[in-house]
Amino acid sequence: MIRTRFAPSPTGFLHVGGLRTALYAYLVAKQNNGKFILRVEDTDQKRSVEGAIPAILESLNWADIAPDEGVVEFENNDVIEKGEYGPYLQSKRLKIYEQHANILLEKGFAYYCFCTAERLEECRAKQSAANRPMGYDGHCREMDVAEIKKNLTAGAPYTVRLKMPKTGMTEFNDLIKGKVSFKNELVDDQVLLKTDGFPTYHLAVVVDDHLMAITHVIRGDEWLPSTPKHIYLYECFGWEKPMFAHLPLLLNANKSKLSKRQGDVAVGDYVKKGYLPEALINFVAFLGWNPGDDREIFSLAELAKEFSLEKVNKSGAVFNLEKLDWYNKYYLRQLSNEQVAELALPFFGNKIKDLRLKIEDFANVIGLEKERVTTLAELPGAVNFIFELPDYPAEMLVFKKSTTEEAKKVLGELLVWLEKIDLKDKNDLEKQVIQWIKDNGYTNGAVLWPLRVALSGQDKSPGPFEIAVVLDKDEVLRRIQVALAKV
RNA sequence: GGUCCCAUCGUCUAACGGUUAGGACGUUGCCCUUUCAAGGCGAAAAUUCGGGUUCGAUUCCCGAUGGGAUCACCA
Repeated sequence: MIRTRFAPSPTGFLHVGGLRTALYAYLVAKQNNGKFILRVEDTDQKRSVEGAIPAILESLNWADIAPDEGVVEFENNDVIEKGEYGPYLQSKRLKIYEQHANILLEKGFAYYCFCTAERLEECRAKQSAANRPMGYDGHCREMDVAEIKKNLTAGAPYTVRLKMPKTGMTEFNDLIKGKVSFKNELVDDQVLLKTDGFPTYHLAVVVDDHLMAITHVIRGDEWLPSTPKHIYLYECFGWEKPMFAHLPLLLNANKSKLSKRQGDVAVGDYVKKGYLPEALINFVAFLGWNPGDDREIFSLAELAKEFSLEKVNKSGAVFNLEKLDWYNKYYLRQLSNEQVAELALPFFGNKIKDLRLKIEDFANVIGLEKERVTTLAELPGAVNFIFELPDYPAEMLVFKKSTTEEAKKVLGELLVWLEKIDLKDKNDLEKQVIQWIKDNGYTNGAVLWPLRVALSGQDKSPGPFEIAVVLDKDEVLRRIQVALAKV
């Protein structure tokens, strides 16, 4: 059974890069009928941020890639865990890490290190100044048993370090990068257990991924250089290794690692801006992956069917908002007026309630602009002319090369005529207007320009029939009168 | 600086030795059209550079260059 996990540290909101990592892990699990697990890596108390766990969960839920197992919900200020392999919060697993560190110590794969932070600092400074490779100098690596005992009984603070072999190579086959190899002697003796008894990432991931029966470790590229440490750890414990897949990074326009400084990076930012989950997911999935043909539109289910890690690109991808906009417009157009209205409601604040507008009527209003905007957040502004006619200049009523006289004439005729007919059905109205144009000796629809502006007060807007049908008949006539007075 | 990874239009990418180097976003021209949007049809736009290997390299090898990641008792 395939088991994948997403393992964020609760240091803030879910990053779009994290969303993609989570998505890929989710897809790999789903397409094999496996499980997608959420584990929280909160082993650094200093960096933990309150509210981060619910925020991450909320983003995952919004994107419809909620975990099957692990930390699945957050209620009453506490996490709700689900699954056989818990706890899924690393801060609740301290004992487990300590036991495993001890195993390593006993077997001689790790050692106590009593070096102070200051000594390490100095050491690094010297290496840096001498332009030498940085890393632990092995000061405590071969300390004799008596001295270790002495330090321990004296209560000296210590860390536990991995005793990396000084010879050989560590090779592994990354599902995305292919064969990768490192010289062991260049791999640092990583701290596994900190002085406060908490594990570092390196010990915790390996122990947890094994104990939680994770089959595919899917994570960001930034972990590639520390993977040999993890591989070695698996070997020390005599455990079967999972498959590794290191995803290329998401980049800023200038190709640097995607950062907050250069735009929005939190999933929540895109929710607030009115992007649809289908759009963000589709977009982010295609940053580094494609089905191998020309198709661009993929639902979550379709992605789950066709996605494969082997086809993920090796190089980073620029997070290009224009393409996201295109996806969002596309998905917006696919939804019904009612669906968009429902999604757009929060962006209107109390306005719709205050106006006592019925939801069907609101949906009709939304229908006017849903295919013209790129995000939900633009809807209130786009649709505002329905609720209040903007103050527009009289010249706007005059179409291109025609004259004010002509505009006045058409509006006058239209006013008289519209009073007599029913303005309920758009298609019916359109038919009648076309007939009216012919009957009155006009040659084309351009004569309707003044009408459209009279109703919308805008240079660019939906067509006059669409607007007329949404507005009350009285309001239609009133707006024409206002325009007539202006011109 | 050490180590590792990467390199096709501006951007996301396809082409697993032989293609007029394909698609999408964006840009742009035209059509449709009452404006806008959508849609339709076009255009401009790329193999980082050198060496090999081969009858033939975007593709395989080497080197250079460039970019990125990482070198914490952070993840």
